[in-house]
Amino acid sequence: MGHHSCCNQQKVKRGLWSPEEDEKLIRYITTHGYGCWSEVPEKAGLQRCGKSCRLRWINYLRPDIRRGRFTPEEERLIISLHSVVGNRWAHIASHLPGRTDNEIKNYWNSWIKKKIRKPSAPQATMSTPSTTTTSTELSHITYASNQLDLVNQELITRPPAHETLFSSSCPFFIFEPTPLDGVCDSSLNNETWNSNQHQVQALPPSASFTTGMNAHYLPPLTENMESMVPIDQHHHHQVQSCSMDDEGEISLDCLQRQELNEWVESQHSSFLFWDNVEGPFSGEDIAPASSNTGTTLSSFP
DNA sequence: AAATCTGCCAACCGCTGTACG
DNA sequence: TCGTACAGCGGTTGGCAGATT
Repeated sequence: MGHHSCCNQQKVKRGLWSPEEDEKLIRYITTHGYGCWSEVPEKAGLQRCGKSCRLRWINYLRPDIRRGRFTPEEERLIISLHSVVGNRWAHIASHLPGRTDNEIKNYWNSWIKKKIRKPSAPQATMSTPSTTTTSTELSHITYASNQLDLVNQELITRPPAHETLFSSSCPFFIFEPTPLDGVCDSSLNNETWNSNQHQVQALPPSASFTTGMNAHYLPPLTENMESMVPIDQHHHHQVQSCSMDDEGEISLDCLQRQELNEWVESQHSSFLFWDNVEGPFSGEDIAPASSNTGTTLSSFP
């Protein structure tokens, strides 16, 4: 068992927080702010360890906390992000304002348990992403989860561009520098987003090329890489419109984004868009489709 | 109505990374 | 360079409440 170093004080209370304790902590934090959590219990008059205070504040008491059931949009975002980053709850939570990693973790664990209980979910393998896989959410998630380890490994170890792709039932977007316009540093880690069933792969803002991007589109349920279709076959102007400056910022105007979204939507009844971005934007600004507000996805470390 | 089961979720535990002396 | 303190993170636990038997 063993106590955490911060909890060696005698008479440290554990377990559920009482309303009185909450009140003490809120009063202290709102008047003094939080600097050193280890000092908080004593100064706030609480028989708790600093760690417990911190957790209570972060997960429950802070004013911007959002409670209640997850919306379908939040749920979709969680599923999408989890299929890419796995159990990195804090990272997932950073894309859901007001939600905590703990809450998302709890939600996922109870949710996934429920889904796993469903019988006869086929276990798709990496090498043979079956086109006969059922269309249930579970099969999709199971498949995505199976992908995860390999995906994470590949993102770290393999060179960018086409080689990093994995077979997917999701459509892909890949942005890459054109050979003519710049040099792609093959040591770069590509970054992958999964937003509302779209896998989005983009070079990070630090990419060492100057101008010009090719956008490729990988349709869902691809059997192999050959099925990747350059997006310019459909929307030539979109390729022309993409550019990246010396700072690694990609330029793409709103009209073209809108057209691209419409095209994707027409193809797959779902869409991708870049939201809250005016003028130049970086890889950090690629956002999932979610209502009108748009949650900005930041890059993964 | 009582006992048991089940799921949820707040809180804890232990580990890692970082800052600092 | 090492040790310590601390924040942050993900895994796990335990208690509660509702559902089921």
